Amino acid sequence: MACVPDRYSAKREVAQAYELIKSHQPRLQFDDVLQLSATTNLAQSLLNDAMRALHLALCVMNPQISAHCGAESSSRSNRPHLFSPSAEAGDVGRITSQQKKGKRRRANEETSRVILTEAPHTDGSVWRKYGEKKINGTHFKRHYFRCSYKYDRGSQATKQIQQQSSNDLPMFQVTYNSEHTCNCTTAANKYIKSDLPQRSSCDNNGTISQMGDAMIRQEQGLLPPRAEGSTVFMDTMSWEEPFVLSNLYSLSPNHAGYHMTSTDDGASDFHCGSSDGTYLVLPPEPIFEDNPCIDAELDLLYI
DNA sequence: GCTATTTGACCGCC
DNA sequence: GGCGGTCAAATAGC
Repeated sequence: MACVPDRYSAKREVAQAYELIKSHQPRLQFDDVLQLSATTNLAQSLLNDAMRALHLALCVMNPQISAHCGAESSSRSNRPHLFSPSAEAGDVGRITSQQKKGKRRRANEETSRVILTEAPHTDGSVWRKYGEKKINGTHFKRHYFRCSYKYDRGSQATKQIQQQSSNDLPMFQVTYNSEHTCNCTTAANKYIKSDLPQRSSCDNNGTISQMGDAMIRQEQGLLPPRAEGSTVFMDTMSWEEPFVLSNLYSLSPNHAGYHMTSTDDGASDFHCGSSDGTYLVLPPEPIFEDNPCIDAELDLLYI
C-alpha cells in the first residue's frame, strides 16, 4: 500500500470510511441468518477501508510508519496476542479506599471509554455534576459527573466532559468511567436520534449546562453515548482528540496510541497503538482471524 | 424545605 | 510539588 504523507489525504480517507460505514449501518444490524454471509463480507469490506484509512492516518502521525511502508509484512507469529483485560486489571482492593475524600480515581482503560460528540448530555443516563476544574493545556474547564443513583444503587459510573472547540457546533470529549449498576432509566434515549444538539449547551467559556434530571427521568435502556446525528469535522479535529467513526465505533487516544472502541457494548475491539516505536493492531474476533484480506492489512500495519 | 449546582479544599498519583 | 479527581459546605433555584 502506498503511503501518502499528507495530513489532508489521511483525514479525507478517514472521513470517507466513516461515511461508508455510516451509510451501511442499517444492513449491518440485520440478524437474519440468511444475511450472514453478505453481512460478514460487507463488514469485512468496511473494516478493511477503515483499516486502510487508519493506516494512512498513522503514516501522517508518525513518520516511522511511512518509512516502513512497503516493507515486507511481518510474520504472523510476530503479531501480538489479543488484548487481555485481566492482564492490566486494577487492584480491586483500591476501589474501596477511593471513597475517601479527594482520592483520585485513575482512569481504568478496561472500564473507561472516550467519545467525541456534540451532545455530551444525551446518553440516556441520569448524571449529577459534582465538580469542574480547569485542566492544564486546555481552553475549557473539565466537568465531572457521577451517576445520580450512586448512593441509592451504588452505581460507580462517572463521566467527564471536556469541550474541545468553540465553533458554532462545539465538540465535546466525553470520558466514561466504570459501568452503571443502577439500572437507571430516562427518556433521554428518545432524543438521541432527534434532539441531540438541543439537549445541551455551553457558553463561550466552556460552561456546560444541562437539562434538569426531572425532565428526563423516564424509561430508557443503558445504551452508551453515541454521536449519531452528529458530524465529525475532520478539518478542525486534532489527532489528539477522540473520533467517532460511526454508531458502532469510536477512535480515541490512550496511553498507547489510538484505541478503537465498540460503542455498542463498550468492549474494546482493537487497538492501534505505538509502543516503543512499534505500531500494532489487535483485531476483534472472529472477523479478522480468518480473513486473509484483513490479515494482509494487519501485517502492513504491524511493523 | 428539598434538590441540584457551585466552588474551594482535600488527597492520591506521577 | 503539581496535577487532577472527588468531597462536601455553601449557595441557588424551585
